Amino acid sequence: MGHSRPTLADVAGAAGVSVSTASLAFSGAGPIAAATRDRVLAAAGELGYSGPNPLGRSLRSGRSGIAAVVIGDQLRRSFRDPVSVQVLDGLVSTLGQMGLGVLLVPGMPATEGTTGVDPLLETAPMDVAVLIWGSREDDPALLSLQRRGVPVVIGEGPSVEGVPVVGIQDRRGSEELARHLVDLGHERIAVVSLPFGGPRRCAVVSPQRMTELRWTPTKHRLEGLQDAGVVPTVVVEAAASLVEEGQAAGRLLLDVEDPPTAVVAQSDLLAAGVLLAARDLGLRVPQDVSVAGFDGIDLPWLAPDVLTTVAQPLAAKGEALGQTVAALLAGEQPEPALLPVTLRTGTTTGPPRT
Amino acid sequence: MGHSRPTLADVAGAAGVSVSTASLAFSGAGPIAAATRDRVLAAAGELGYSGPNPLGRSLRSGRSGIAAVVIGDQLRRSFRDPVSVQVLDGLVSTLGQMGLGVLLVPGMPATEGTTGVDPLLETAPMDVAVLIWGSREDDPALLSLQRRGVPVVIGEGPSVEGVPVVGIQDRRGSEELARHLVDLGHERIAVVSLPFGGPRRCAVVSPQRMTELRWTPTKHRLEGLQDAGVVPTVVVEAAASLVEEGQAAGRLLLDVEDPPTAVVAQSDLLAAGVLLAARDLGLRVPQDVSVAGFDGIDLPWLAPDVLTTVAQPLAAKGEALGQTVAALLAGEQPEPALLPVTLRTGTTTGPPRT
DNA sequence: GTCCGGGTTCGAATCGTTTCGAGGCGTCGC
DNA sequence: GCGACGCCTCGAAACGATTCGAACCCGGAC
Repeated sequence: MGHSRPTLADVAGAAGVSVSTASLAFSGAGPIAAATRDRVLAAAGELGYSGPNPLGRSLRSGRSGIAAVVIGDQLRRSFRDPVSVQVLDGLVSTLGQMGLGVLLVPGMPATEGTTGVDPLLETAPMDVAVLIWGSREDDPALLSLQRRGVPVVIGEGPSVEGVPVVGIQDRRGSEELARHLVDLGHERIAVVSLPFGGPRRCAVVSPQRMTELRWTPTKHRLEGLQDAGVVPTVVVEAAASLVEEGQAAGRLLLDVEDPPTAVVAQSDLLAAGVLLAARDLGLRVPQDVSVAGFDGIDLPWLAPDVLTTVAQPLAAKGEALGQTVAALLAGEQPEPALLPVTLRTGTTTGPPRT
Repeated sequence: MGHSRPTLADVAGAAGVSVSTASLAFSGAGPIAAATRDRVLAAAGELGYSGPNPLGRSLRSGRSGIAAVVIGDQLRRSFRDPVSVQVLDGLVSTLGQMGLGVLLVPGMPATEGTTGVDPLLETAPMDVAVLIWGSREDDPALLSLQRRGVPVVIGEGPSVEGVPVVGIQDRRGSEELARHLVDLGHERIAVVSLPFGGPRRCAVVSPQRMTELRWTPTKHRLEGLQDAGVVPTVVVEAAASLVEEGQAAGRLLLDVEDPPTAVVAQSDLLAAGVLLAARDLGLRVPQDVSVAGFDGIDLPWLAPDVLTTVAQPLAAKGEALGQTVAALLAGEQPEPALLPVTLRTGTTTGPPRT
């Protein structure tokens, strides 16, 4: 008894047809008599043949049916953030409908201290790659992919020559939010920002550090404030978009002599942390301090408070990324997409105490 | 000018060696003079050749370097649960170190109403598959994979002939927790359970429904209570392991004439929801009602409360799954693993009101 | 001088499928 | 009755790499 799994040739032999005909029976690409197809399929069933081997098919067609999704520096961190997760969800569904599988690839090598990129990025089969969240111009992952000739789509990154980008109106949303606060009468507004890129830390941003800002969403959201004429009294950089980080940053900002009357956090998770910090310090929201976020995710445990935030269409972003991937694979040169955001005022912002 | 990317043959030609020698230069499998290797590598650099095409390599070696991870019915739901995420994180790192990439595959077809499994499961290249969370005996995904001859590892599932399982001591942990409550003096204990399998709903479990329990973790955690001699006054089945669900279930349980003195939730997220429900109803925890969870995840926003829970080693579970995958690929027949859990008493359980 | 052997390199076969052009057979039209 | 046209089927050539055994070259030993 032969042991390796049956191949198309075995099936063809059993059905008494040629290999090419058997192939046709499975792929359906080409004319084939119904009787013949049935015979082949029957033979396949008998032999326990479960469809063409994807490896052989890939080699021949040059396509693997795999889209790599490059996630930030740590899976753990990316996935604790509902924002990434919802985008990924939209992306997986959209690509799934196109028959593309999603391969998770860490953006950095698993072993600490190594320089370069994760070996998977260099060796895994992929038809296209998506840098889902916050690439930079000199991203080693991006360079590696370009060297391999893999088409790339960037989510929320800088525009790079020839690489389509899908983003949201970070800047305009941030501006609207700032206007909302200004209209309420706030003058002393502090910011808890997303990471700047480079080494992660939770600390007040110095002018020196401000020049090292490399991460696009962070940058755009800060610029939006400027557009509304707001100059933050302080900016605290969070090490990651997590509740704990927001809480630490909130303490830094609020546990001082003359605290700001409003805190703008660059993500809802950070804002939630700021709310907790305010609660710990005995500050009422929004009477003593207003707090606003960004993203528009569900935070059921915040009730009865409702966070004022800028909602972005997360699932739609995943879909847009998927569409861009499709266009790229079809050989088109997709336009950059910029998805709309909406200001959603809740109960956590109000006029400052006079 | 030829446009398609250079192949190993091109590189070999440019370096003046045979294809087989060039292959050696890259794979390092076999003796090769340092000078020759350098010459090949130099030629490769000049031609912009970025390493052997994974498709060709896969076909020849019969291995794709891909492990499929089959996630529950919806990505969104799986990933909103920190439990899945942390396990996945451990799994991705462990597999990454072995050079295996993780392909995300939905457990059910993307398009509603279709029967069967996601086409990716049948056509994507994979050396092994991991059913990460809660498969059942008659899981169509499992059957499909077995038909393809793909080795499978199950996380938290039923034991199936010839399929290695990695689980935790659900039953013993649950029993310990129950004893803790009994020792405190509780007699009226209610349960908020994980889904039973089949149609999802948030409702009180009838005796009829109890016979339809298909999902292993749910089952084991209920059995653990029995082991401690606890017969729940009511069991409410949640539609998913989410805070909202726990909150709804909590209302169902606590907003009644004669509420239980303790609520055991089968996950921390559910327990958090129960806490919120208790708060909404003006019940003090643990004075009026004790609440316990399962999993041991971080819930920073619960502070100053600390949830009493059964902690399971989530990252270790991911690693154990990875090790099992490795063993399977090495041709071994891995033993089922059962990871230890620890009762962690917090501030949310105490003696019942007398 | 011949033989032997260690260290490299080469040729050819192979992995399983798709695709393309050629050919066979039956039928329809004139 | 003959030619042409369709519909199917087939054979052979890729796709890009790995691998195995054979061939090779050179120095050292007898």
